[in-house]
Amino acid sequence: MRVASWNINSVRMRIDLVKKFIDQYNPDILCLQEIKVESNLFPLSTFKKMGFEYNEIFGQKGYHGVSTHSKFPIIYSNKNYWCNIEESRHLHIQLSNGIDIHNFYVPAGGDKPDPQKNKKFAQKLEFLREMERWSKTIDISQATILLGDLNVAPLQTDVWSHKQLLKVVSHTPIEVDLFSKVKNVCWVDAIREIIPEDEKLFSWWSYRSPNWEAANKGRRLDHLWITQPLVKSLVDAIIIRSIRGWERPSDHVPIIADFNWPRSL
Amino acid sequence: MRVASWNINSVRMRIDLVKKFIDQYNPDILCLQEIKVESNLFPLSTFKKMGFEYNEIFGQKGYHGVSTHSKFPIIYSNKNYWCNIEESRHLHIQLSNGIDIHNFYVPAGGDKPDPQKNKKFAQKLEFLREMERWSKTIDISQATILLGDLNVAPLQTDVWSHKQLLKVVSHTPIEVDLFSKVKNVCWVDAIREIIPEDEKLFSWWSYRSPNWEAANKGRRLDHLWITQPLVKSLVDAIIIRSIRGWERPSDHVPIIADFNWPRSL
DNA sequence: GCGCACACCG
DNA sequence: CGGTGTGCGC
Repeated sequence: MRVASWNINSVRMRIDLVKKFIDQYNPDILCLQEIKVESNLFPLSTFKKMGFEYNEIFGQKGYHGVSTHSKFPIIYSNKNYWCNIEESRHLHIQLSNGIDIHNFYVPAGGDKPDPQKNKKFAQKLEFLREMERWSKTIDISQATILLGDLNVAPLQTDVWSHKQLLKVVSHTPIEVDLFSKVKNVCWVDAIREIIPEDEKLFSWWSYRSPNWEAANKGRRLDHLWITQPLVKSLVDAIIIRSIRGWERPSDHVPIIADFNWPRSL
Repeated sequence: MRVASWNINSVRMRIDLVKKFIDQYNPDILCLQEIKVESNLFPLSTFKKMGFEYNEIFGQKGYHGVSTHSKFPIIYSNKNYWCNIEESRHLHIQLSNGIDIHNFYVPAGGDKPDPQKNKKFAQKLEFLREMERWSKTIDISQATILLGDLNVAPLQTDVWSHKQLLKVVSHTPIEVDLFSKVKNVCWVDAIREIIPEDEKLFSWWSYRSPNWEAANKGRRLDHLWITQPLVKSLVDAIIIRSIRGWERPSDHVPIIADFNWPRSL
């Protein structure tokens, strides 16, 4: 079973890139973030034509929005608001093969890493605290995936320069600390299970950096976490860097994990 | 000598269509209207690469704007404001072969054809009155071309339905009357010299009409007028209707006139 | 830099 | 419908 996550930065602008990605990488489950569209304007037919019979859309006008597309039956889904803010950032689905998938788009947090002066940063910290409390309710004997654009690059090797990003939102100690607390509740970082922690690894390169490839000032903001029951099934994990070089790309690239998991239980 | 006029509706959005047009129709002089760009952001290099060594840009931020591009030397140019309004609507150039070319973008005139209630319509009428007075200053022994988007369809055969457009701005009697007064000062309608007046002829089809080709609810808003010394040199005149069917087209198509005129005098 | 929103124009 | 501008978010 191949699971992919991609912050697509407008699913309508990039529907052809989505098609190309599906053609080339053939995921069974595709989770998108920042679809930037209302649910009823989502280009659903494209996904149906590409073999995704089961689709859950948690859209929103203009901003945020997440969607999960599956070739396997989805037997349950749930859309949640976080921090009492009506933004579409979390979509939970359960597959008929017994796996739960939580698709997240964590708030970016604005520019200044100061929760007093910057309300967006305060919201991000509160979101992470809520994720920690929520993780404690997760059944650790259940096969569960938490994935998406979590907007935090936790390791020194998850950013192009640890030193230069210590005061930059996404890599500040307070965020990284809260992020670790969430993860340590019950999650295993599937990407870093496969790719050693000492290897530089990014999933996002700013649009504002013109020479993204040569400069390589990236960050690993996209993650795929799993509970213990899935760890022994994890076969591979990759980040498709080359997609950042496609025509009119998203600033994020897809991340993929492969599992050896029975189709039905 | 081939002279073309085209309301391009943003020269930046449609620079590839401009290239394609030049490749296929090879004008010596190309006059554009509604370039919708400041002079210093105009994509000049494209024109230089395509063989237009002489270029005059009368740009404006966001709206209006006209430009004239020539393979023959431009020995004089002048940018004029009309009705004391600072909008870029008239660019005069003189070629080394002795021909004057006045590139015009006449105000569209808004929705309601009522100069009391609609200031834009009042401006359009005043613009036409000013054009009449100005035409009287034209030396009728001089080879001069007046062309552009004049935003009036004068003849019954210049609109898809004379009756249904009598109260629609561009074909109201008051506009048509003022328009005729301008023309009758000294101008000959080169297009109608070649294409009989009883033949329906359009240069514009609204974006709002989805089936533009089948419905064919067009209007002839673009014109090319000449003074007497050029009439005997006029060889041909065409309106390139097919260009309305190109990818992401302008709502106007180019008009072209061919002259048998010596390159230098 | 590059999406979105909205308002204005034709 | 499809350009422009502006402001906003990431």
